[in-house]
Amino acid sequence: MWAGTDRPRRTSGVARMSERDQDRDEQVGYDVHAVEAKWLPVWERLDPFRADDASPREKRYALTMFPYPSGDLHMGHAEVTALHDVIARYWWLRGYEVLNPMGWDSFGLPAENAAIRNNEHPATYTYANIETQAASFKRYAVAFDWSRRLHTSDPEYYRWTQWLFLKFRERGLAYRKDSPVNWCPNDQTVLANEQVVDGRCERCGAEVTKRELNQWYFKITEYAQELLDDLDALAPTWPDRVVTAQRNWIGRSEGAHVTFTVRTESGDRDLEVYTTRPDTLYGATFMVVAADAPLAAELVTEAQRPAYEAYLAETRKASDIDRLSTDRPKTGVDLGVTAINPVNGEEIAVWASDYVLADYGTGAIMAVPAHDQRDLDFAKAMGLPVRRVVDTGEPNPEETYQATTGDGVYVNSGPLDGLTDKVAGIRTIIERLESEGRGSGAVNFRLRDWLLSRQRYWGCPIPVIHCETCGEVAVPEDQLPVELPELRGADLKPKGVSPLAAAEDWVNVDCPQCGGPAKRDSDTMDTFVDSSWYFLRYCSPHDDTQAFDPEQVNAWMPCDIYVGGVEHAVLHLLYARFFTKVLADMGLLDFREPFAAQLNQGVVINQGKKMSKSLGNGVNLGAQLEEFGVDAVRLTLVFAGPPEDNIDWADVSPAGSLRFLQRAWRLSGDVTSTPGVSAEKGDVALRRVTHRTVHDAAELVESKRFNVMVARVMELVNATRKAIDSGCGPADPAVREAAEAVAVLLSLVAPYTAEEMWDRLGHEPSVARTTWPVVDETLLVEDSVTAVVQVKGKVRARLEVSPDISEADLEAAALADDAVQRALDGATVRKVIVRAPKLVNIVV
RNA sequence: GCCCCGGUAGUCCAACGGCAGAGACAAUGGUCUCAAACACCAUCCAGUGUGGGUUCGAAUCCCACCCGGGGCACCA
Repeated sequence: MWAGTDRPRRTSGVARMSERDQDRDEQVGYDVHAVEAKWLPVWERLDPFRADDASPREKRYALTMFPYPSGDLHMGHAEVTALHDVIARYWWLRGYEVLNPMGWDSFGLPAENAAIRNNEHPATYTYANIETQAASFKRYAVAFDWSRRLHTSDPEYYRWTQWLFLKFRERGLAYRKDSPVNWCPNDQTVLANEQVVDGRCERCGAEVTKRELNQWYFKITEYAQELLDDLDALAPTWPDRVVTAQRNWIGRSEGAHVTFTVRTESGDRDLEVYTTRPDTLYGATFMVVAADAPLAAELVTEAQRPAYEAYLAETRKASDIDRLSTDRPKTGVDLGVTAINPVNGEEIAVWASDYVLADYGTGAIMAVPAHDQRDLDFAKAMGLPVRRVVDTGEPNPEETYQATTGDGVYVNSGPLDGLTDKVAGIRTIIERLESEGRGSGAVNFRLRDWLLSRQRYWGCPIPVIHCETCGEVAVPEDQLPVELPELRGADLKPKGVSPLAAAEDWVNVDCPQCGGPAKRDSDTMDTFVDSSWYFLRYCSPHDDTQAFDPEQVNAWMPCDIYVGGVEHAVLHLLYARFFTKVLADMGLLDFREPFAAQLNQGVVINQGKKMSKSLGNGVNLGAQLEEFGVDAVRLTLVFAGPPEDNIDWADVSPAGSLRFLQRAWRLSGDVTSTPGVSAEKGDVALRRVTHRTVHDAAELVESKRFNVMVARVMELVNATRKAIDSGCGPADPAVREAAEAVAVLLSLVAPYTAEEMWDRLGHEPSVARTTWPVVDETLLVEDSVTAVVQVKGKVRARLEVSPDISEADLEAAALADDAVQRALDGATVRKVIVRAPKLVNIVV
C-alpha cells in the first residue's frame, strides 16, 4: 500500500509474544513527553520539510501569517499552525514539493514600549522573544522549512523594504502631502484609516484626534478598481467575510459629478459635487461644503468669515468619536454665497458643515433634503427649503421629515416628470449635463490612500533625504539599508516627532546630490509595509542582490493557501494585494494576486468569553502542552469544529484527545504481521473501512473539513480495535494495513504519535515523508446496500440489495415485501419513486 | 439603518433534497480493583430557532420573522 521503506522489526513469533506483553506494560504509561523527546532530535537531523527549489515535483506554497514576537506562543498561534500544518503535511504526503516557511513580523510598538520601560534596546526584547517562539514552534512540530526564516527588523530584510519604497516612489505611488490625519495621542503617532476602529486606535484604544501634517502615502487608490474587480475571482476560494469586508472597505459607488456655478465676492467660479442620485438634481435646495476643506474658506463672504472661522475652530476640537455618532444634531454655518443649479438655473444657498467629509468625493455636496435623511436633518435644523422630486407614494418628506429614498414617479423635475424608471432618470440627467459641459457620470471610492509614515523608532526608516537646495532626494540604492541608529530607553520616549529626529549624528547627512547639508527623513514606515511582501522574500530568502528572485517567486507563488486571522481581512490582505499588483506592473511578478486561497481560523475562547487577564479565564498553552502533550493539544484544536469556528476551551477535551491517541498508538503494538505483508488476502470488511477512510480523508482535507477527517480516523481506529479483539485478530494483514493508514492519516495532526506508531510498525522515519496510501477503488464499492422502502414518507421496510440493482427490480422487490404490503393495506398505489439502490417511496 | 454568515441531543459537532448520527465531551450502569483513579464495555439523549411555501420526500431549496456572530455606517 505504501512505497515507503520497510524494515523487518521482529523475527520470531515467540519473541513477539513477550514483546507484546511488554507493550501492554508501556501502555499504562504512554509517556507523551518521552515520545516527544525521542523524535524531536531525529526530525532535527532529517530536516524533512526543507523545500527544494530545484525539485521536479509540483510545487505548493502553504503560508501562515507570521507572528509578532510578543512573549511566548499562545493558544491562537497553536490553533492557526495546527490547522495550517494539516494542509502542508497533506501536500507533502501527496507528493508535492511544499514551501512552508516561518518568520517574524518583528518591527513594532510593543518592543519599543518595553524598551522605554526597561531602558533597553527594542532589539533585545524582540530577538529574545523570537528565540522563545522559535523553540516553541519546533517543539510544537510544525512542518516549517526553518532554513528560510526571516525577521522584518533585520537590516538584510528592511534594506529591501526600503528599496521597494524607492521603486514605489519612482512610479509616483509613494508621495507626501499635507492632510488632516488620524493621530493617536497615546502612541504619539499617526495612524492609517484602517487602523482606526470606531474612532479609536486599534492598538491601544485611545481616542483618535486629527492633526494637519505632512506625511507619506502609498497611492493605493490608483488600484481601487482592480482591487475590487479581482475579488470576484477570489470569492470561491476566499472566506466570504473577507471578500465582503474588502468590498465594503473599497466602497465603490456610481453616480455623477455635477458642476454648479457659485457667485462669490471675487466673481463666479465652479463648484463640483459628487452625487449618487443625479436624478434628484431638481430637488437640490442648498449646497454644503466640508467645513474643514480649503474650499469653504475660499468661498465664504467677508461678512460671514468670522462666523465660519468660529465654526471651523469648533469642528477641529471635536474628536472622531463625536464626529462619527450619527445621531448628533446637525450644525453648520452659511457661507453667504449662492450657487446656480445647472438644470433649472435656480439660485440656492451654500453652507459649510462637518457632516460633509473633506476627503471624500469633492468635499462638497448638493443637498436634496427630500430624499436624503442627512440633508433633511440639516434643512430642518437650519430652516432650509425641502422639495420632493420623487413621489414614492409615502407621505411627503416636507411634512414628515422622513426622507424617502425608494423609487417612484418623478415630480417637479422638468423633463423627468412622469417617469418612473430610476436608471433612465439618472441616465437622462447625466446625458443632459454632459451635453452642456456641466457634469458627467462618475465613480467614487471610499478607499483612501495608505498613510505610511510613523513617528516612532522601531520600524523601517524611510530612505529619503531632505536637502534645502535639492528638496526631497532618494537615498541611492547602493547606500541601502539606511540602518537605525542605536537608541535605547528614554531616547525612544514619544515626543510627537520621531525619536530619530533627535539623533543628530544620524539625521544630519550630506545631500547625495549636491553634497550640501541635509537631513534624513526621520519617520519610519508602518509595519504593514514590512508584511506586504514577506511572502515574496521567503522564495529566495538569502538573496543579497535583490528583494526577491523573480524566477523563484514566479515558480512558487501565488500561495496555494494562506492561513491566518480574520482581523487582517482588510488591513494586511488589502496592502499585500496592492503590493503584488504594483510589483506585477513593474514586471517583476507574473501574477496579480498573492493568495489563491485563504483560511481564517476562529478564535480560542474560554467559557463563552474572549480570554483576558482581567477575566482570569486565560488558558496557558505551555501548561496544556505539559499536561497533555503536543499531539493532544493539536488534535483538540483541529477536532473541535470547523476551522473557521471559534473554539471554546470549556467545550473541548484535551484529555479525550490524549485518550484517543493512546488507543491509536496501542494498535501499532498489537499488530503481529510483518512489514510489507500484502493486505490482499486480509479481512475484507476491515479493508473496506480502511480504504473508505483514506479516500474520504483526502477529500475532507482538501475541503478543509479537518474535524470530520479526524472523526473518520477515530472511526477507523475503533474498527481496527474491534477487528483485533473480536474479529479477524491481530495477525490479519488487514490489521497492519489499517494501523499503518492510521499512522499516516494521524501524522497530519499528531506527528509524534504517528511517528512512534510508524516506528513500532517497523518503518523508518519519517512517516511525514512517506506517501499517501493508494486507495483500492474496488474496495469502495459495497457488495450490498440497504434500500429503504417508504410508504407515505414513512419507512416501512429495509431491503439488502445489490448496489447496481435496476430501478424496476428494486420497485418489484419493494412491492413484494410483506411489511410494505401490510402498510399499504390494499390502498391504491398512485405513484412509486425509485432512487436505486437506496430508496423507494410509495405514494398512495 | 444596510450587507454577509450561522441556529441540529445536556455540550461540541456530522449528515450528495432520501432511515436525523460519523466522531467526541458529559452523564448513567457494568467489567477490572481491597478501594479509587485510569482503562475497557454498554446505555441514555434531539425531529433540526419560529411560521409559511416548493417537493413523492426538506436540517438541506425559497419567503418572512426571531436570536447569535461579523462587516459597513453622516462616504452624499
